Amino acid sequence: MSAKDTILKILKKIAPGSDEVDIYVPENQGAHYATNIAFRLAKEQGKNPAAIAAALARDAKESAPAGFFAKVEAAGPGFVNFYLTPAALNAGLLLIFKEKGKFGAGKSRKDKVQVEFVSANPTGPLTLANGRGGFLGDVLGNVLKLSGAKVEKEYYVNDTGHQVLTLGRSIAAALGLIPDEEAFYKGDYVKEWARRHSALVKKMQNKPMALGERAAKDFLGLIKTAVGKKAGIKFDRFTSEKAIHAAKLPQRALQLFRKGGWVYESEGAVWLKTTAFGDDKDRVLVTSEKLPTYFLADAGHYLETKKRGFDAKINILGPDHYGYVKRIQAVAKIVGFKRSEVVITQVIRLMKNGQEFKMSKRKGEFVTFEDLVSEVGADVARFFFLMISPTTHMDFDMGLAKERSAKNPVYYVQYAYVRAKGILRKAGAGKMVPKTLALLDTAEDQRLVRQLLEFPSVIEATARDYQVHRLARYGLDLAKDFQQFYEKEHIMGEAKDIKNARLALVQATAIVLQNLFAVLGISAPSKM
RNA sequence: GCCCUCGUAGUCCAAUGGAUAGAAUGUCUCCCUCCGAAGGAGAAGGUGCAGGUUCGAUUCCUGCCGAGGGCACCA
Repeated sequence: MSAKDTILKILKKIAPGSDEVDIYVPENQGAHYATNIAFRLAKEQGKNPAAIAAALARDAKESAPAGFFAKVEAAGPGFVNFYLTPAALNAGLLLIFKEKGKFGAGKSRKDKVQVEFVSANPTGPLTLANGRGGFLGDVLGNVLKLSGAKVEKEYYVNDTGHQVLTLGRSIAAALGLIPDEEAFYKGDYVKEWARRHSALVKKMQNKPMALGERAAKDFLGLIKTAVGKKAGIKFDRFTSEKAIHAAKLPQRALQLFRKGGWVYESEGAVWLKTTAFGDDKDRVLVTSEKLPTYFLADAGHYLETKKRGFDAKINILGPDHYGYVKRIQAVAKIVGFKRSEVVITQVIRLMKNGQEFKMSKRKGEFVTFEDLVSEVGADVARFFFLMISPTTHMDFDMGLAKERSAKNPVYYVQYAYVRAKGILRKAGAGKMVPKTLALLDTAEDQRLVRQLLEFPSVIEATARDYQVHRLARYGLDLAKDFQQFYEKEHIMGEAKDIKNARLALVQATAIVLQNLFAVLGISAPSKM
């Protein structure tokens, strides 16, 4: 049982009726943990929060096991601050040594969940926004897995349909075989592909769909390389839209909708009553020309996922798909997902010399995700995106990114790890002697220990609210605490017991950092 | 017009309704005979505007200002 759990248990005993007790790590207060429960009790009982806090502090100390609290005190307008004895706090380190690579893993999720992300049309290179969603989905999947869920990371490939047809025609137009059109893809990559396959293009110019599919296959291959080999984003499955159609899943979804009474016909088209789920209008499934819409294909895709046994689906989309959220959530409900979440990542605004640079994939004017990764490296690109909340509209300057890549915070975190490993290499991994752990009693020791023990909570919170950037921030905090510890406390010259205890702490730090890197998909370098 | 997201140090970003709003970067001052200085100590610098809710608001509500995105029988 962690120290935090013990405090929780004590509070429940002395302050009954307070089910949702919040215990947090206060900033700049010196205390190890704190709670604001007195405020809630004060409201319920109509009493003064400071008086309640004082009573709680007294009772907590009395009903705690001997040697657990060093001090419990009421502070400010009604906070209760808990100071643990070094022995009580440091006992938590034993769990790190026991669990090692599994420290941080939990059981808060027991469901089978699919995370769908990127899913960009294979009609060209990936954008920065695709990359943002890519890292997010990759790490979120890792977090959920670590929290006990069965996870599948999926890329849904729109390898047929209108966009692919447009791609085929764009390629023909690139060689001047058909007149150019406004809607065509005009990037250099289209021209290049057309030139390289000119014989094939000429032969297939009357079959633009087949031509588009052929090119899409190549582009998908490039995407897979960029995402997997270069950026280290791992997908478990690439699901083909074409295969969804071939399996008649859209039709089966339609049948299901009809059976549930969610469908009606109007003006010759077939509609789904998405307004029943909060959408502002109903949506067309089959057009008056008897053509299935993309939406219906997507419904087929959701159905397919459900049929493969998933309880939950998380779909990470770009901001241009915001209007799509309500209807896809309606589908998720009808096909029977227990949980369905859509995460919208915000745009990345590209800046050049302080001026906004408008990107257009269609016009081929944009910085590709691959450019960024090869320019600054996978670790830097990852951390760059992962330390920022997905709802932030970030400004991105490639020049600045290059300049700052050398000073990227990821190096700070990795350096802490390198340093820890360096110490262990030099000293030899110390013997972990449990009874010496209580000797770690300086402010720096204690801060570092507490931070290490927060790791499982960080993972659990992230599995709950998907705020993945919390992990990157945690890495920075932990690295800082370690660097301060390193600067202030010595190891080698100390007496045997304290040396062993400090080495154990260094080793624990290395373990937690390593586990963190694994979740974030960042490398754990032994040298820099 | 309606809907969504965002507005926080010079800059780029944090902050489950909590205490003195944190890092990084940039600027300034110190610290390498000492476990790796890609480090540490310190200084200056910030919540768009106006109300409201309450013990307490960057966070919740209303209005305004500003930025981005979405509002097809397209995908």
